[in-house]
Amino acid sequence: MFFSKTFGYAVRATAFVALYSENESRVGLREISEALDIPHHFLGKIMQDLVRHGVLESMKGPHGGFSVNERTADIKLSEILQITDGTLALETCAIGVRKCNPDRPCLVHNDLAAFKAVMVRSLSTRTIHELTIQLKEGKSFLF
Amino acid sequence: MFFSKTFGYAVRATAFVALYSENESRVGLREISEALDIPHHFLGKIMQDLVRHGVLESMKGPHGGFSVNERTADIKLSEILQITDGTLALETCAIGVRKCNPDRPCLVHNDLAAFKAVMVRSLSTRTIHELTIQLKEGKSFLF
DNA sequence: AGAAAAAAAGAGTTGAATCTCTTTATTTCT
DNA sequence: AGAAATAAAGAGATTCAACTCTTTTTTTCT
Ligand code: FES
Ligand code: FES
Repeated sequence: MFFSKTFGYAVRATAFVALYSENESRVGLREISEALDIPHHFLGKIMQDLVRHGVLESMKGPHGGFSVNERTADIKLSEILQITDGTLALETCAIGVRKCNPDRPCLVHNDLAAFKAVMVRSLSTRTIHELTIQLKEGKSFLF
Repeated sequence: MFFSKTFGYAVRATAFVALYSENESRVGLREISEALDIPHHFLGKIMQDLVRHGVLESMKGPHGGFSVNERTADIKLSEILQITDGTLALETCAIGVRKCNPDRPCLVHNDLAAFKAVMVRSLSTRTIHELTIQLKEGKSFLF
C-alpha cells in the first residue's frame, strides 16, 4: 500500500480520541488499542509522536490518557501522513526505479495519474473534524 | 506502493524481451538488467519464475538468453502480478487491519474504490502485446 | 573432449517496518 | 508519604522484501 500501517493506526486513533474524549474526559492507551485492535506498545510510540507534534494532548497517571486540543479538529490527513510517513509514496513510479514523470509515462502511469490527484487532494482537504462527522453519521467506520 | 518492486521488474523485463527477441534471437540477462537498471542476480530469480510459469522461454549456454513463446503476447498484467505478488494489495483496507469492505467503508474507502476498479480492470485487460505497441509508438517508456 | 558462456539454483546479507518486552517518569489518590 | 495508574522511553526481536555472492547445470563452439 501507499500508506504505512503506522499512518492508518495514527488516523484511526486520533479519530477515536476525537470521538470519545469530549468534555474533559481522557481516553487511555489500552482502551484505544483494544477498541481498534492495534498492538498497544506500538501504538504508544505513535501516540507520543502525535502528542509531540501537537495533534493531541496527553496526561500521565490515574485518569490520564489522551485528549484533543484546540488544533485537533482542524488537523488534515496530510499532516498526519507527514508525521508518520514523511511523504506520500506516490512520487516514485509504480513499476519503475525512477521518479514518476508524466513526460515519460510508464506502462501504468495513466491509470494512476487521476487517482493520485484525487488522493492528494483528499489528504490535504479532509480534517479530523470531517472524519468524526462521517463516523457519527455512520457513513464510515473505524474498525 | 501496491505493487512490489518485483512486479515492476517482471513487467518491464518481459516487455523488453518481447521488444528485442524477435526473429529467433535471444536477450541475455545482463543485457536486460543493464538496460533497465535492475540488479542482475535478483532479476535472474524473477526470470526463472516467469519461465517456470510459461511467460517466457530461456536457453542456457552461448547465445542463450530469454525469448518469447506463443503465449507471451497474450499474457495479461494480472497474470504477472499473480506470479510475482500472489494477489493485488488492494484487498486489505488502506488504513485498517481488516479486509476492505464496501459495506463498512473506512475513512478513505470512497477515495480508493473508483481507482481500485480502474486498476483491476486495467490489469486484467492489458496484455504484453498491447504494451509493446505503446512502447513502439513512443506512448510509454520502459525506463 | 574441453573450454567458455550463459541461465539456474542455493544460501546468505541488509534494511526498514512492525511488533514486543522492560524500565522509567509523572500524576493522582488514599 | 506511599501505592497505584498511566504514559514515555529504551532497547531488542521479528519479518519480509530486496539484494548479493557463490556454486552448479546446460549448451555451444573449437
Ligand atoms: S507511475 Fe510510472 S511514470 Fe508515473
Ligand atoms: S479501503 Fe478501507 S474499507 Fe475499503
